[in-house]
Amino acid sequence: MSSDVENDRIFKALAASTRRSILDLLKDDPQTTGELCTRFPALDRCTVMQHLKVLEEADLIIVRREGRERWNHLNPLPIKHIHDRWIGPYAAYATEVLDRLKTDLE
Amino acid sequence: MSSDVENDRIFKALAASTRRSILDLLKDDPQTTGELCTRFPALDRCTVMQHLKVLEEADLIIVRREGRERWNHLNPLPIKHIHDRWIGPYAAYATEVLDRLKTDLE
DNA sequence: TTGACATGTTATGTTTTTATAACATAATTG
DNA sequence: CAATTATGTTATAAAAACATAACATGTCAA
Repeated sequence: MSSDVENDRIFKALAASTRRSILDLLKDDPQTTGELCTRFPALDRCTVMQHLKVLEEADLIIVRREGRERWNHLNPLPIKHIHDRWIGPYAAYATEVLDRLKTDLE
Repeated sequence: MSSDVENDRIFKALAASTRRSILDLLKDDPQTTGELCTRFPALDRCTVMQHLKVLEEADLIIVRREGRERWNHLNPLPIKHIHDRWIGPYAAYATEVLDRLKTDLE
């Protein structure tokens, strides 16, 4: 499925909260690099771009260039594979039930 | 569901390949700390224990003490929540189909 | 074609993480 | 109870990641 090196890139990419926020912003709609930068006023533009590069190298975002713009899309597949690695087809149902039970109790 | 701080602990915990391997070993059966140490002959015992501490603080493993032994169990819930964060109920099906398609093509 | 806009590259200081060593406690077993 | 086994704590050097600055390229529109 994914090599160890690829996997390492994915998890290291997810380890920074800024990068997770970027993925949140991309969850529903793709965004240009510039748009994303305005969403993080506290961060330097270069910092956001460095994060985007890490996400792209991890294949967590897919990039399309259009003229001078760059559109960033979320790629959900690596995230699904995280789930599948530790929660097999059988455990998936049990985990789902456990989750609901726990949420209902809270 | 999970606070930002908790989330950060979870993703940082998953960022190290040794810790992911530990979770792999715990996927099917719980193991004592000592057993886990023998599975990583290249690593110092202290290193493995430090990793276990990080995993426990992230709630990715649940610990039960029995006498002088310590049994480490995998907790799948935080991993399920990673999936749910970026792959909503609707996208889940589409992602599943996309994954099968891609796997079949390879 | 020139100025403005959107994006990209390289280098660097600061902070975290990783791996280890040295030391310490606590529960079994002979 | 003494030796052994299993686990836990604190401190530290080396490696990696995060944020930034300075510099550079490519595209569009007047």
